[in-house]
Amino acid sequence: MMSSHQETTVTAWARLMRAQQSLLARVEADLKKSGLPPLRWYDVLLELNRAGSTGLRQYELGAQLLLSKYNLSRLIDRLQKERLVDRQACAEDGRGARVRITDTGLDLLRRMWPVYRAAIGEHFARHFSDRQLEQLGFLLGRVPGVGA
Amino acid sequence: MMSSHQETTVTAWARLMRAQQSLLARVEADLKKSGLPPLRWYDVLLELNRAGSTGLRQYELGAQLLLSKYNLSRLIDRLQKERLVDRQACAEDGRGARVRITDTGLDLLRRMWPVYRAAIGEHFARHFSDRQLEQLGFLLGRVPGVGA
DNA sequence: CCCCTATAGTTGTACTTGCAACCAGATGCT
DNA sequence: AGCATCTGGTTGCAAGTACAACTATAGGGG
Repeated sequence: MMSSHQETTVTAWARLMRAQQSLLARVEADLKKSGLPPLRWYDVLLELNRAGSTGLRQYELGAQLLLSKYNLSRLIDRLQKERLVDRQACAEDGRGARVRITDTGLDLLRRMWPVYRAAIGEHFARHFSDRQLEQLGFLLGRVPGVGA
Repeated sequence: MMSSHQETTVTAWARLMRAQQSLLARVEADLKKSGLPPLRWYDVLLELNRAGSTGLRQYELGAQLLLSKYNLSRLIDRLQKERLVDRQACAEDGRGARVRITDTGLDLLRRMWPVYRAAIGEHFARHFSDRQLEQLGFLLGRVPGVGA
């Protein structure tokens, strides 16, 4: 049966929104069941870990994670309160802070990963072949700001 | 170059999360620029419109849109305050309400669609061929709770 | 050097979401 | 019928998010 371009578009769009929402909810639920903090925390810690000992400026983190600056400012506050990250004045720019992961943060990152990985496998990857996962990754990479 | 199953999985997962987040933000921004309410409102109105004159129970709406009941309860409150939907006591179940779209709601639905459609085209569909949109829709349909 | 504008980040406030406790009507068991 | 349990829906309160206004430093002319 033939589908119009419009129908094809709307189906793909609706499924993209729905799939993400559904998967995110399931994975978050698994993390919570294990007594772990939300995924956002993981994202931040992961980026900071990748950045190494020099850490990242908040605006870099915001660009990476698609978070607004006010949102991020308070998110970092929370992480800092838990001693998962630290902020230090930035030498080359007196306005900004440089955010780094702490040992406690690194530890949390490492404790979260197994649960996170298992949840991704269970709720997501399990339902696809390797070939399909590759296709999906390729296709989603075409969305502006996502690929590479 | 060879990629491990793990890498393939994580790439697809990360891109799915990122693509949805990015696209949703862009489309919401377009709606706001046109002085229109958030997408969630559209989703609710669309479902109610599909349901026709008998409307829907809140729990049906919640299942359809993956919204928790408390969340939905207050969302409907807001829509009702704007006279976009109405609630009426449910005959066959004294606990529940039946929610229906109003004429005002239908009007809003119709005013939102052109903007929404254009945003989907501009930010999403434009970057894919028809064949790719079909593939993407198919693949995302394999996620539990999404397909058909 | 001074002024203008732009950028990094924070904060007040309103709004939205999440959780847990709750109310009321339905269902089921004896 | 009588009681326990379940389900649909609401609500108080805590936590998170959005927007706008703000502070402070940076950078780019004149």
